[in-house]
Amino acid sequence: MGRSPCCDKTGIKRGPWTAEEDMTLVAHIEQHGHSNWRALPKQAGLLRCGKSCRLRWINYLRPDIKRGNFTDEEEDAIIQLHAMLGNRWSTIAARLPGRTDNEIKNVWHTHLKKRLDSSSSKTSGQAAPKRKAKKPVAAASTADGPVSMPVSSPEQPISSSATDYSMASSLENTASFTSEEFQIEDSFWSETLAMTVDSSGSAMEAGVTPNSASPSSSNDEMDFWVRLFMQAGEVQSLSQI
DNA sequence: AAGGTTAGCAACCGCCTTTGT
DNA sequence: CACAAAGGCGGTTGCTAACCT
Repeated sequence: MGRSPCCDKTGIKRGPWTAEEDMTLVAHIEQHGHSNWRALPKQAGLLRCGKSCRLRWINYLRPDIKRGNFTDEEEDAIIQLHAMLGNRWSTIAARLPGRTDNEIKNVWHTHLKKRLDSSSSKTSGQAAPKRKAKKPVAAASTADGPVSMPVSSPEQPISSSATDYSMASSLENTASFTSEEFQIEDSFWSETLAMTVDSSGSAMEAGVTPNSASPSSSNDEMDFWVRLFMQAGEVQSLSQI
């Protein structure tokens, strides 16, 4: 079938987002939602492609994004989920609340892959990171100069005035997203990890189902396969990585 | 101190899937 | 049922900052 280009690229701005663009996008979505990404930039007065707006929102501006370094638990979860699911980043992301597929993908390619490589080739020590700390999360630095974001940062969780979301009071311990109708307790990680070695699937039955975290129906299917793998005992061997 | 190299991450691209007509 | 539009996903790229020599 014919495929129209994602958008007309003439007059479309590309590259890093400015703070003004971010604020415009956030304000528009807070007011009108994002029922139609392609129409959104025009409605909001943004010179951006609808896809770009969506990506920016999903990966950066969404109020329930958890930013900052990944914890060991999160990294372990990614490794195990990747062993089960492969490069299905969105599915993996659905099991890591507050993390985006893009972020997980980046972490995988920059940290975890190396970590696995080094641990498989040689178990001595870890892949020494060349950098000491992640650079502060700032939005793009553009011709407009570095911008300070009205959005999340590890030190300053989002307290956006988004009407549909309520951020967790503490990102370290608990994340609760009322609009998403789920809560993540401290036990999430232990359950997530235990899930991979416990074929009973009790974690899911306990209400920590990813389905409640994501409306995506594809998770149903994925859960099926995860369970199937677990029951087949494949996970046990994979988890020994 | 300067230049080169590497790592990290945001953003883009193109394809596939889903939904609407 | 066929087609088109829109959404979503994974791979890749390009820029920036940190590190090394």
